[in-house]
Amino acid sequence: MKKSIPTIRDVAAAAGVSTATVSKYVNGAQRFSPAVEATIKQVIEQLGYRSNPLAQSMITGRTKTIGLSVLDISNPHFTSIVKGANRVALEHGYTLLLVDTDENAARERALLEALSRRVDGMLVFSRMPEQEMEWMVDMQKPLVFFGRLTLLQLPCVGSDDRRGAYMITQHLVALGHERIAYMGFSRSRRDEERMGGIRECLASHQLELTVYDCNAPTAAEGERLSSAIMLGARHPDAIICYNDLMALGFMKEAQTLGFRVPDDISVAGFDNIQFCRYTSPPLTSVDLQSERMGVAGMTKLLAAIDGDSKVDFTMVEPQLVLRSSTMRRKASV
Amino acid sequence: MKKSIPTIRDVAAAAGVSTATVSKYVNGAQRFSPAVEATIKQVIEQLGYRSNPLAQSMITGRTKTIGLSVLDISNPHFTSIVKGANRVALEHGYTLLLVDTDENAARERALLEALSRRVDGMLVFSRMPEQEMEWMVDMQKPLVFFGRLTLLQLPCVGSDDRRGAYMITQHLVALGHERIAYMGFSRSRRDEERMGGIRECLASHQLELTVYDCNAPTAAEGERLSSAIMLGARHPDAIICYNDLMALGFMKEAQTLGFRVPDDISVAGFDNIQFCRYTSPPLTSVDLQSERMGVAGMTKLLAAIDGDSKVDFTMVEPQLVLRSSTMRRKASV
DNA sequence: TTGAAAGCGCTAACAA
DNA sequence: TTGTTAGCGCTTTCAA
Repeated sequence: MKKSIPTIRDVAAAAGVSTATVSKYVNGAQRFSPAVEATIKQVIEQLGYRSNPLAQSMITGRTKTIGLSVLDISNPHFTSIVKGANRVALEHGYTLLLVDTDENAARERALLEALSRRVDGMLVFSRMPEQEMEWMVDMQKPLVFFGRLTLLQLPCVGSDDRRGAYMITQHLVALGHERIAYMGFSRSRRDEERMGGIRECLASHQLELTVYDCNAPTAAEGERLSSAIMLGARHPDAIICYNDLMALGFMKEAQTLGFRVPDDISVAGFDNIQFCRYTSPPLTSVDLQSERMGVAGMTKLLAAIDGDSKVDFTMVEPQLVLRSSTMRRKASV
Repeated sequence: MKKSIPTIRDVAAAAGVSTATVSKYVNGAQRFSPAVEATIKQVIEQLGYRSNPLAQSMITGRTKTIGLSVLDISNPHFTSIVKGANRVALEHGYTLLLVDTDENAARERALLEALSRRVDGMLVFSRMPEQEMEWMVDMQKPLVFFGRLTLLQLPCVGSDDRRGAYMITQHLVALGHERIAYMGFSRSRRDEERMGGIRECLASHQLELTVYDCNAPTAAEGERLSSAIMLGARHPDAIICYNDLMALGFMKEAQTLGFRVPDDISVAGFDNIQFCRYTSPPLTSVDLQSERMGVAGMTKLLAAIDGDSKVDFTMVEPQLVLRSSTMRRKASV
């Protein structure tokens, strides 16, 4: 026989007080006479009473839940963000409602709009063009966006992708590379910034950039493009990939094709996922501080929920992590 | 000026019908005269009305949310499970409430008990000893446990770890290995099964097993133990690690120490995370079908929520994935 | 086919 | 210090 879950009324009745008293006691909103507190405490324990968070939420309008929407949880970059965000949330008594949009733009809006009614605020990643995102502002919920927005009035958290890209490019140029390629992912809004940073740096050195484009930011795509890039007339002597996953795939396939990394080609990625350390050679990467971004995003969101909302951009500085997938070129010819 | 969110009453008033009518219409619970349906539809659109899921949940007792508790979301094994579970959930209109217990047993119970009130069912991983888990049965919520339980009456989903372990061991023995080591993680309940499978196989070949134990199932731990294992008097000629992360760490450090994999030592792990493919050499692994486990778990849970609960164990068959981190030994002296 | 009314479990004025 | 009361937004009998 399933014993039904005790309500606040059961407690009030058993303790001989009103539900209001129990409510205030449970929420620590007020002190009562020792006698009353003692009996309530005892009855609660005996009945195993726990307040119903749904009923609570309906009245207070607070759910103690944060919606977090990512593009693909199996990408370690997002995983780290979730990790960071989750830690902060937990510390403040919040739980994450996770949405993995799976790079599926069609469902995104419906998913997020539904989500918005069940949470106190949301953290979102999206590949939607900014013009199509106005509804995000209209949802009457605090929202922090990961990335950089120009049109929309939304608080954002992001990394300085352009700067990171400039840094890695500068590094490659300094090492003596002259034929640099970029394996991008043009569907991402960050792709532009990264490519911009690379271009800017190369321009200042009078160098050209060859660009390839992926259909998805995955290792499989990196592998797929590898042969086309390496088996052309004159392959690049360095390649920067949109992310580490792509770099991993590219590097593996290039090696399979018989090229040596970094001797034949230097390879670098973005994100500095933990697996960069475990390839041979280990992968040079621009650390975008994923976990820190998650922390920053959640911190900002919680602040907004508590009332001090700033519609600004929080920048997390990238850091270049050099490993042996990039190396100095001999002076050519 | 923030326009306040329209309620069912606003719709009813504007459409000149009762709230009951609107409710039934919205939920498709009943048909009404075309005239009424048309006006309601129009008013809803005009007001932008969406029903409040919290209020709805409070009455119906259904939240359309599933709680999923994992030990560490940054472990790709769990990520894959989340991925699989999420896909099924989404298809059925459910969203995931994620809890990352972060290998932190202390908070676990409180976290899960709180969670249980906000969801329709839960999927849980835990390292708790089974005797301390009775409260899970008492939470009046459908729950599916990942792993194999012997005492508790709880539906479970898991892989045949013992069998997987036997398979990889058999493979290593067939390749001619004689000094096999196991880098385990004794705090996991699956460790025992894996070690059991290894032992069983080795025993049938009159071979011994050397066991090392990690403090955490991470790459860092694999790295840490590597030197102690490899720099002893006579290092093993093959090592099976509790999971791929540990194997990755072990392999990298062993290589740093100057050992060749697989020439000096064969290495294998469990989980077959995607990164097994991108190391050098690629890592042999027992594929525990993480994503499929997530799918199976969620499917089972949804069935339980819909009433047909079976307290049984759903087994997902493991599959050995051979890569070049394991290789044949020359006939030894 | 439609509506009135009684809650779901809880909180928050306001009274006492 | 404690209780009364009126809802939150919705669903669900039951009656019309």
